[in-house]
Amino acid sequence: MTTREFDGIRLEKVREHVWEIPREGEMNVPARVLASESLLEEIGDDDSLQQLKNATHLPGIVEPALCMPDGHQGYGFPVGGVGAIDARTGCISPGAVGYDVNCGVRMVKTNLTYDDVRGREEELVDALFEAIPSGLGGGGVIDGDADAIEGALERGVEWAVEEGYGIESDLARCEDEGRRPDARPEYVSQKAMDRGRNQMGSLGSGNHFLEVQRVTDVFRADVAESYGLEEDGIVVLIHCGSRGLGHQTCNDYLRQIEKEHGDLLDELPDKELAAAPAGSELAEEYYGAMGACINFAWVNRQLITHQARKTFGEVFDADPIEDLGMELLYDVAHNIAKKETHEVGVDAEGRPAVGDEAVDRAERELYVHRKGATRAFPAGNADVPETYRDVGQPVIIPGSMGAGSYVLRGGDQSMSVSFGSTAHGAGRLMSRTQAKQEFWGGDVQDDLEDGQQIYVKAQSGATIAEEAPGVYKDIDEVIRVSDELGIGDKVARTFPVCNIKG
DNA sequence: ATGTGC
Repeated sequence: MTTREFDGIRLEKVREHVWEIPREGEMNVPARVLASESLLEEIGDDDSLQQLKNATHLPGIVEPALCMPDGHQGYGFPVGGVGAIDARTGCISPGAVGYDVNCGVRMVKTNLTYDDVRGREEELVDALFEAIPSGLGGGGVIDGDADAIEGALERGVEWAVEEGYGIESDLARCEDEGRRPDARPEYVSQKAMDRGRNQMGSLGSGNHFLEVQRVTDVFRADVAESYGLEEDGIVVLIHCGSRGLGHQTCNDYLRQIEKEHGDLLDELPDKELAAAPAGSELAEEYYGAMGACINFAWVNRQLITHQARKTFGEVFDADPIEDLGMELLYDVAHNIAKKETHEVGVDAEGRPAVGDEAVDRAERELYVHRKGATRAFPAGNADVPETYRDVGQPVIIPGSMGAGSYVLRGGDQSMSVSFGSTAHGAGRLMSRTQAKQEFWGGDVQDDLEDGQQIYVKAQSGATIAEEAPGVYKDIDEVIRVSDELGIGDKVARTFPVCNIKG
């Protein structure tokens, strides 16, 4: 048997790209890392494996706890982690969702080709930078008065479209139609809402960006056709989340859960995994508040889409929908927990069980925590919008600003391998602090422009350094693993034209 | 990720 060991954590190779940390001691379930040998080396280089192992201690977790090929360490639980936990007897953990609730990405199509934008990159990047607030501070596209916040938290994209910030077809082209039905805005604190007030329609900082891209490769022509993607076509990628509102909500509930559920916390190996037992008041409140933050993030991306459409309309002197065909391909969430029904192993009493203890399989409602992981439902799944149901859910994977991105479709194996999930990006190789020591923003910007004709405009040079292409893993390798495992199949690859960020 | 720490 092939094995690898990192800091005393031993992994057994189950099959190609599947590595298991066997169950031992207090682990409730085994854990699995989905990675090639080279990606596993990178994952083993930080605390991700320890964090993944810690997550197996969460009560009610269903086997296996998972780390996607782009995984790296995060707060308590790896970014790139998937934890499916019984929603009746288990728990919900804000650290396994992440601070940036519904950080996510959407792709907007156009009928422009690379030739149409070539030579006009700087004009376009300047206009987008002008129209779309970015960085810390800087305000939003609209004033988030009480009605706007309430509408966004309660009804998500539905509210935004009703207010004129989108078109009817945008709704069906978002995960969950852009609205969590179980959102409970009343559980979002006033402080969180105050922070979101001037952030409605803003990119934020860090790895968040808007990028104009061109399609360079098509791998599955039939699926690409269903998605409306063609080689040389121009698309717009928007990557951002719920800003201070989601951050504050995560913090609010972490503190309350630590205080209220200290008994559960004492059983866990890391305080950062603090979890509320299923059925407790805090579990219900956090779940409802998180759903409202998910809606807020969708509205955020919708408002940015609105500004991008307007800007393209002005720059190309045309109607963004009628003439430029700026329809949404899809919008996916990266940091969420949702109640989903999956088939799991159960014991004689019908409780989720591990390995040989499972005598049968049955459907159970689970809190599926995806933190830095993307839902990737396959063809035929009822939750895939009708337009895409025959081919599978579009999965959009943003890469670094020097390497391009991918469009995948949910693969046939995703439900049996990864609770219907795949990777979410290239995955960091080093901390932001280390990145700033290794790179200088201005140099990175010059190299991208001179070497690859990629035009980057940012509020801060430090952000460019933190997000330098060299800070990320090899996205082609991440996607190869996803494709070969059959959890997310390659459909098309894109390459940056211009990029705005915080 | 983040009014860049609790």
